[in-house]
Amino acid sequence: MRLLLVEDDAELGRRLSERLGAVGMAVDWVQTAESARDWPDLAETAAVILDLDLGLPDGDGLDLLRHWRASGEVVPILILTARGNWRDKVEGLNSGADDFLVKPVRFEELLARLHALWRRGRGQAPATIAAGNLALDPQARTATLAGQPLDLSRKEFALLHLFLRRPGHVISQDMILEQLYALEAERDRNAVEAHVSRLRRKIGRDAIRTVRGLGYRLEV
Amino acid sequence: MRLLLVEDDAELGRRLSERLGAVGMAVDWVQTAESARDWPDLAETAAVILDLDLGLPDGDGLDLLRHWRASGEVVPILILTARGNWRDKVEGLNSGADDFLVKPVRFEELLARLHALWRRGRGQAPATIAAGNLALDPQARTATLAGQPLDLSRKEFALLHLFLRRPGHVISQDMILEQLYALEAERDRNAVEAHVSRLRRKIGRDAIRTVRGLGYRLEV
DNA sequence: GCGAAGCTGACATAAGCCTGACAATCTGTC
DNA sequence: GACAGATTGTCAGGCTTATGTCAGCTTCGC
Repeated sequence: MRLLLVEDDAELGRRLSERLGAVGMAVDWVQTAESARDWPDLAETAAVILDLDLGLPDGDGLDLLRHWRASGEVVPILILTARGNWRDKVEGLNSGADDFLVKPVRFEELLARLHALWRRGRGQAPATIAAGNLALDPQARTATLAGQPLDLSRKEFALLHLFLRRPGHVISQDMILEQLYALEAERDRNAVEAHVSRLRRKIGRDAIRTVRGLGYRLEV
Repeated sequence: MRLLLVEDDAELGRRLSERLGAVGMAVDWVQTAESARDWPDLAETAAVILDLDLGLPDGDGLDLLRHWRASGEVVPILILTARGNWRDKVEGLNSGADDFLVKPVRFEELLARLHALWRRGRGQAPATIAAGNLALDPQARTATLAGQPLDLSRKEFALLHLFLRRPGHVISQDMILEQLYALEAERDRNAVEAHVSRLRRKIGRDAIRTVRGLGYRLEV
């Protein structure tokens, strides 16, 4: 279970990473909204812990949250707020947060909530997501086609992961760009086409259906 | 949005049902664990609000929660606990609750959390519009005829969407032009006729009835 | 049976997409 | 740190598809 922790408070950040690490979680810890916004591996992140009380010049936690949701990011997000700051909580939940916790954080509760989020994301199911004859395990970073292991590059894996989270749904090229590249310099849409092409070569030409002018869809 | 409220406290139950009802939700309120356990319409319930402090002879809230989850019930469940009863929260989340709220309940927060739960749940149960043997899911951008997936171009999809929003109503050519072309330069009405023709080929000639001089109507 | 309205097959065209090839970049290994 | 191999971005040319237009036909109401 890989987490992104967005926490500006050095003391709290260190303590949380340590304890989460101790129970076997992989924690990426960033201390600014900017580095969080540009975080490249959200597709491989099981959940985000986001401190709303970020006192930073480059945008606060709520902005970050809205940005992610606006760009179609579906990773579960748990927000932290100071006690009594209930307006922020409501605002946060309305902006797409999945859960919140009031500081001071009680570690057992944080753990329980993370597990709940994670189970929910997986639909109570085991750690793999599957559709049709495709299956993917984000934790193990493995994927199979009809039981046979697939050899996928990082981008291909991220792309397949993205598709598998919404099988049957149209995923736009812009969404793919956002997901694969965060906010890095602009990328050509042709790059997306190239990746789709390469992925198709591996999972079957017809597995990914083109929807002209809109994007792609994983056929189930 | 239809809710099941499991609350033994008459005062709190009444207040919550009233306020939830006032914002347009359909609330079913039960006061015992037994009637909740036997509740027949969970499949049509958008979320359950469950008071964990049920002081009843026939089982407490946690038992109920575990019972539902054990029997595969997936409805989102939000639990209520007394302040400071954090052991129950952890227990509840570990038993499959999706969220919790500490009493006293702040109504705006409850609303926000319900909406968050609902949005989340929608990811799995897509909102489709249907009429007759036609169905369409705007989110997934899919459409089916008698269960069979339809292969529609962008304009055809938009057209069918337009019809399905007002089945049985006459849609004028001007209305279609407006919808399909937004602010672009004006288009020939013949373009509309061509699109209708193409759509008819795919969903059946008789599905769309021509109303001379007025427009078209989707037959249901 | 006449005219207007609507239908539809055929076609042109352009937008959108695909993919092989290559260069740049990254990654891991010795 | 240098190298090999894998990965990824870019380009170009070719291919497919969507869609507007036209022309001739059908249908409808009177």
